Amino acid sequence: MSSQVLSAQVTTEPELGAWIRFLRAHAAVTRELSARLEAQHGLTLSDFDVLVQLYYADGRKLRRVDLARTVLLTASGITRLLDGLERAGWVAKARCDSDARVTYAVLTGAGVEKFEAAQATHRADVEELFGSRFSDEERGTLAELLGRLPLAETSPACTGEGENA
Amino acid sequence: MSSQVLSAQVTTEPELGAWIRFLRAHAAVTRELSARLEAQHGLTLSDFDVLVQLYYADGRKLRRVDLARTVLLTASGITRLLDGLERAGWVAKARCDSDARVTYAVLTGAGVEKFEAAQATHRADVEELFGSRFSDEERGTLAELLGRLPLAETSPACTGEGENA
DNA sequence: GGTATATACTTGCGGTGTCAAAGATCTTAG
DNA sequence: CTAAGATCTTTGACACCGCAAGTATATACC
Repeated sequence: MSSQVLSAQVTTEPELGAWIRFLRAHAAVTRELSARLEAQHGLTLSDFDVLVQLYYADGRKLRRVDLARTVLLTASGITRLLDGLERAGWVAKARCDSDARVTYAVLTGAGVEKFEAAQATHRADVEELFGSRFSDEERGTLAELLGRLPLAETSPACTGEGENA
Repeated sequence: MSSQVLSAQVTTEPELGAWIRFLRAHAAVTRELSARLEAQHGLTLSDFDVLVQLYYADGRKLRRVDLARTVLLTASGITRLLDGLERAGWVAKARCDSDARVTYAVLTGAGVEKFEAAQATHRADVEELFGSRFSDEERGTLAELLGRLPLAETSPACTGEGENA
């Protein structure tokens, strides 16, 4: 192959350097990663993200609002995403006795299997395209630095606890 | 345990920690940033990205393929994006004498003005939401670490020179 | 020249995600 | 109780972008 590519031309601007790299890195890595996830398991990155959250959630269910907030999608985004997972039979709806407005998203048995099947290869892919580029220490640094970025401004209301029935 | 907001619940998994943070940070920052860019200048992040590249390019023009590679969009993505910029009068097409297949994207006078107008506020926004979170040194570290990620696998072909009229 | 292959660009189609608006339910104040 | 407002969810309209396929041009080899 030829030496360097034009793609390396991130040097347009000094101040935005890190930001541009951030954008490009995200575009490149997620493109490849989601292509693999789609090909191997028929899942979107967001789909997977939602499955992870549900899998590790208490009772394997979560309110849709909370899901939206942690995965950083809008409410309508979550509705449509879950639509797909529900059609596939991996997630089901559950009503909440104490509050008729809320609907839970519950991981079904099939959903658990699906996640466990997808998990391994996806984890390996992330490791290959992302993690393996860094030492453990660097990984920590990266996580710490990225963790400083604002996650969401939306009024937290900071409740945190929604008790179920 | 409710103290922290749910949004902070990135701790689902140890190994994917950095990756998840990366995803979330990107989603949150770009969402806010593109909202502002849209509100203030009617531009997309990708639009702006393209304008930057053209602005600093030699002769303020670039082949569409090259543009696609540096901005990390597919060929069709670039076509549609430039469609918009052309309709707005900020970018124009230019033919290439030496190769009839290629079309250049050229920044027009209006495009230059548009970019210079947008640049200031956008740069400030990036600084506020991204840059200001880090010291100069950290910014460098971040840029270096992110720079290790694969940008694109697509065959380079590495031509680089297309002469104009 | 003629044919095959690679490259540049466009177009149709579909998926994903946002915003704005609407519907349903809960909460609070008078 | 009732009205006002907040919260949870869904739906419609729309933007963005990738993939696959198609067209046009260029290059290489016979």
